[in-house]
Amino acid sequence: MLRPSESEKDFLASYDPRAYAPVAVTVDVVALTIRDGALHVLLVERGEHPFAGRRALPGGFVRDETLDEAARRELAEETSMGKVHLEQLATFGDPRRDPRMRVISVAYLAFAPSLPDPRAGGDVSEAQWIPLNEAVDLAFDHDEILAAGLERARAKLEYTPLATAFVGPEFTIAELRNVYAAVWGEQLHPGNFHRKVLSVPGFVEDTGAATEKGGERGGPRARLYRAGNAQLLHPALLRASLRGR
Amino acid sequence: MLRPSESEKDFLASYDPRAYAPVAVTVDVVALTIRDGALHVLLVERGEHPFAGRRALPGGFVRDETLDEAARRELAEETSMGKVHLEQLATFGDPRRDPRMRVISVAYLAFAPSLPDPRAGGDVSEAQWIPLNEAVDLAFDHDEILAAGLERARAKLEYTPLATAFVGPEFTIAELRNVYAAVWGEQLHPGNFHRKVLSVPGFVEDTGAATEKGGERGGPRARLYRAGNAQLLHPALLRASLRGR
DNA sequence: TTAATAGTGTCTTTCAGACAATATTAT
DNA sequence: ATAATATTGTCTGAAAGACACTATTAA
Repeated sequence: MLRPSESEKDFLASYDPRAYAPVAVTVDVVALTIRDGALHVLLVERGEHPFAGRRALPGGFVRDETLDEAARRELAEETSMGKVHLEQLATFGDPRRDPRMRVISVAYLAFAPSLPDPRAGGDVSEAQWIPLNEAVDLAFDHDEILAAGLERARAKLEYTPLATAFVGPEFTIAELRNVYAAVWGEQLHPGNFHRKVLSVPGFVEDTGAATEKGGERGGPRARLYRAGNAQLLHPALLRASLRGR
Repeated sequence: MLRPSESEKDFLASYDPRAYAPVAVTVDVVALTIRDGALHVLLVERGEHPFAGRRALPGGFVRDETLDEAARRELAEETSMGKVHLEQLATFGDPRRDPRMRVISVAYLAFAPSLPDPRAGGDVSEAQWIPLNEAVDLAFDHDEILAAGLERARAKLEYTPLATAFVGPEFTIAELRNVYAAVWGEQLHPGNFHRKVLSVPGFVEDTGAATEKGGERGGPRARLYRAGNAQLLHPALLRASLRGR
């Protein structure tokens, strides 16, 4: 916009980054999925100092790219997930969160339908889906980042159609209910949930089709739905556990 | 945790930050208040390149401090606000958002009660409270950051007691209603709003006192309340403008 | 006196949740 | 047949919003 001037040159010189304490910026991804009815998070095992041998969230340094692109790239490097919902979570920048140097980490949250293991082989350095109750004592401040991601996921299920990101393109109401049950850690009333989901405009669309077979232990075949076009759920689905304050 | 070893030394050397393209990290603060019934944002006028003469959000480089501390320091440098609600908003890191170099900006959101101008004098380089409709064409990507802050503020009024951060320690229900009206840009029904606020547990506490005088154009003296201890409002106050999708 | 505002009462509609009933399918 | 599940129906209580009413105060 402005032509370079003498004062501008001086000014740019004063912004020599070497004059500042060096800072690095990373992205770390909290990738969640549901396997066997339980919430899992994608973790890698660190082979390097610091925290060698400890599990950590997948992540890495930001290159010449946007932050969103960096998060998507890091996720793609660890596992091949198809269509993934990805959103920025929060940024963690305590001066001592990384013992090597000042590292600012921009955390992302990702949701994906259940998929086979990233690598069926036993290479321990690859990323793995870990059940939530085993995802403790992570490297750096990743316990805190994971907790923030979980809280965000739980809250967003209430007022957005995010649950549809955990299931395939076509799904039954029961599958959707199991997403809520797994993420919230509560049982939901099947009848009321069913009616509620269908009553929220734009949450799901009827495909007209139904499952080929009934449930494993009996029951009729269920209708199949696809995600609707709503961005917000009105009225929202509220957690029973929060109703009483 | 781990003792330095030969391999660790090698490893640390490989993390020499000079091996990476230099990155700077800043905080920018979207500070909101309500003056004369209208929402205002704190802006500074840039005296330096780039965007010299354009208005911008107050902010600056992160020093040896946490991100929260950096945001609070930048805010204190521009204006003396008493107790301020401050929360992280989002991080903006497009590679070309600053023409000088790669700058990652961690944006914060601040809410404060109405206060006199930061500097009554006419020093144009000081920060000023600007009405929202005049806060356009800001430097860098600050239009986008401001928009994100507004959307966050509007959403959080619904399900948190954030509105109490815009008023003094003691306030009337009408003052609280004016906060909602200013931030949401809609009129609220006085009677229903009154009953609703008092019915949400922990939103406000009765002080037992009342205003000294009635309103400017008449009316009884109003009871005074203080903020309650609720962190979340249940049930929430929902925007009428969103009810119909 | 008149107008404006604080605070309360009432009614209707919507919605969440408890519970029940029916239909369909695996075993 | 029996059990499990999908889907729908019904009822109750909570809550939102429209509207009206009373009391209090400034001008």
